[in-house]
Amino acid sequence: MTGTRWLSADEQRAWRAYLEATNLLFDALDHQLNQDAGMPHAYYEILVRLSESPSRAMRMSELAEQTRSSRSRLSHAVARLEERGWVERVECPTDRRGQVAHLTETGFGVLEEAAPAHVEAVHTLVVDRLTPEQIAQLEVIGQAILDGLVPRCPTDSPA
Amino acid sequence: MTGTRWLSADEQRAWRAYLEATNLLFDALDHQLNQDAGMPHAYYEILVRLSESPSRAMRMSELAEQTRSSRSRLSHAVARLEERGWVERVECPTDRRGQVAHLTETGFGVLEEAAPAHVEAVHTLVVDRLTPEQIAQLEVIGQAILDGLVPRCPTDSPA
DNA sequence: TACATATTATTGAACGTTCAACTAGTGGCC
DNA sequence: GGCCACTAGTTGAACGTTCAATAATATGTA
Repeated sequence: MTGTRWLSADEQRAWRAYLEATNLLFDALDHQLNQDAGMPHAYYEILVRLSESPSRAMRMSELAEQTRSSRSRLSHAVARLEERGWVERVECPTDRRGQVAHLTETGFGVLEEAAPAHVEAVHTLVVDRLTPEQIAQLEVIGQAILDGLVPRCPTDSPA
Repeated sequence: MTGTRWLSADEQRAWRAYLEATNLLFDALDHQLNQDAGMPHAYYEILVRLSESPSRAMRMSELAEQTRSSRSRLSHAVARLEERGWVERVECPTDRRGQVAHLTETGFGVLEEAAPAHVEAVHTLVVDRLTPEQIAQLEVIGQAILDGLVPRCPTDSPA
């Protein structure tokens, strides 16, 4: 089995730069959110998705898909968010197996308070450091990688 | 302070594509490594760094820096790796506070077995999906973000 | 109807990371 | 020497995620 396709020098440099930068960046953002809002980034994303729904509510399965997280993870996360009073779970009227996660007024307030500092962090750590061309490139690259990972959803809301 | 700098539509699309793609990608790579080699990506990186050192050994602090991980995290990780017999810790001869992590023969063998599948995954999920230009762009972008995160002066803490 | 199968969501244990102490050794300084 | 600040590394508790197992309901099919 001599057929391993190793990375070229260029590829390895790029891969490591991407890996390192992203690890540090995500750590920094997680840290910022934890300090300023007392929640990890994954929880922030849950609140964001809920807030963007017209009813500020969503089926657990739908929410799991949108946040690209496993059902188990979402269950645990929503349980924590419910303890804090930021989210409520109610039974789904059309499917008795289902649950609907609903962003509370408190939860919405927390998100409104957390958002500015977080967006500012994304700005200074990412947007401000790249040219508009590089930002466009990042989107294309991200989409290309995404296409290799997500088995082609027909109506994927771009958000 | 009234003026939150929100993201433009372009910026938001790019940021979300990058975020989603990276989250899914890292999950996929972690999963692959766990399945095939029984270790998370962070442990793989520790083994890689050690293997690249001429003596296959490194001071804990140096290893923490290279893997961009906290000392605590590295301590825990190396403790687990030691339990498996992949790494050994020996006292540092020049500094009695210090410890030197040393990759064992077993650990090197595990890495040699794990590497091909992992590199292949990086290839199919990233390299194969991007043009050479995009790979070059990714390196430049990664470096730009990295430069904003890695403090150049030791006494530099950008809250 | 009855049955098998698929889907929805949760649970608890195991694992890795974070955070805040903490121990122990180093180095500078008077 | 004695003191003080700094550095190296570890520890345990708390937290979030993963994994496998589970209960409850829905759906398709004979």
